[in-house]
Amino acid sequence: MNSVVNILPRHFYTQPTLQVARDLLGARLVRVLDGVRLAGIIVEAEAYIGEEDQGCHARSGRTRRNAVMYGPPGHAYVYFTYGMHWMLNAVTEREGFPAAVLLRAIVPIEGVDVISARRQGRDTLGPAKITRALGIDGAQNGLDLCAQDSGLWIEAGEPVPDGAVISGPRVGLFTVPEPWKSIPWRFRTSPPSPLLEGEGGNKKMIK
DNA sequence: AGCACGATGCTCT
DNA sequence: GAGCATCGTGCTT
Repeated sequence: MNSVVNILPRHFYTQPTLQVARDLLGARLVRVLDGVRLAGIIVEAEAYIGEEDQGCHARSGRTRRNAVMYGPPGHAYVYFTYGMHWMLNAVTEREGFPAAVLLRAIVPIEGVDVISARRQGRDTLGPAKITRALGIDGAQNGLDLCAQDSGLWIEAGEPVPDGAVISGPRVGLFTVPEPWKSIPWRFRTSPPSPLLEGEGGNKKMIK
């Protein structure tokens, strides 16, 4: 099995951000760390779309922090928040239009021992938990997710049927005005998803 | 099982 | 100087 052919291509990320966010469910986030391949199935993601979106970092226009979102699609937008957490996004849509998908949760499937150790046995359901588990920080900001040499990319996985997708409001937008605060741009796989079978027998795969 | 809160530092006004 | 696209702990039901 040649992993190269499975890397999601640039044109995947040029699609509307909502479609990218939804279709990233079931895809495989891959990180090569110290020569070891770590991977997890994406089970939760959120869309942030343009300067109009008052929940999006681009709501006040381009700044040094959010510049990558204005760049070409298929790149990693990694930013720091809450004094200690790194967040990983995939930039979407055309160059010049600021939009991205925040990756919020994965279920580990490769390098599970390493991931578990990096998480001290805790789960990987949460945006900062992903970056901690996979060794992602500001050094990866701007990386090309369509290139293999970046050590960070996303591969096609088992598609998740519509019946297994739940949508709802994005998380943590406390001071964001409506309709942005409640607009259902968060997507996750529903707990009974066949994707999650056989993974350690955990009772609760989604918080 | 569900809050409440402290940690901790970068970014932008 | 305020505000974070959060997490883990600890305390309360």
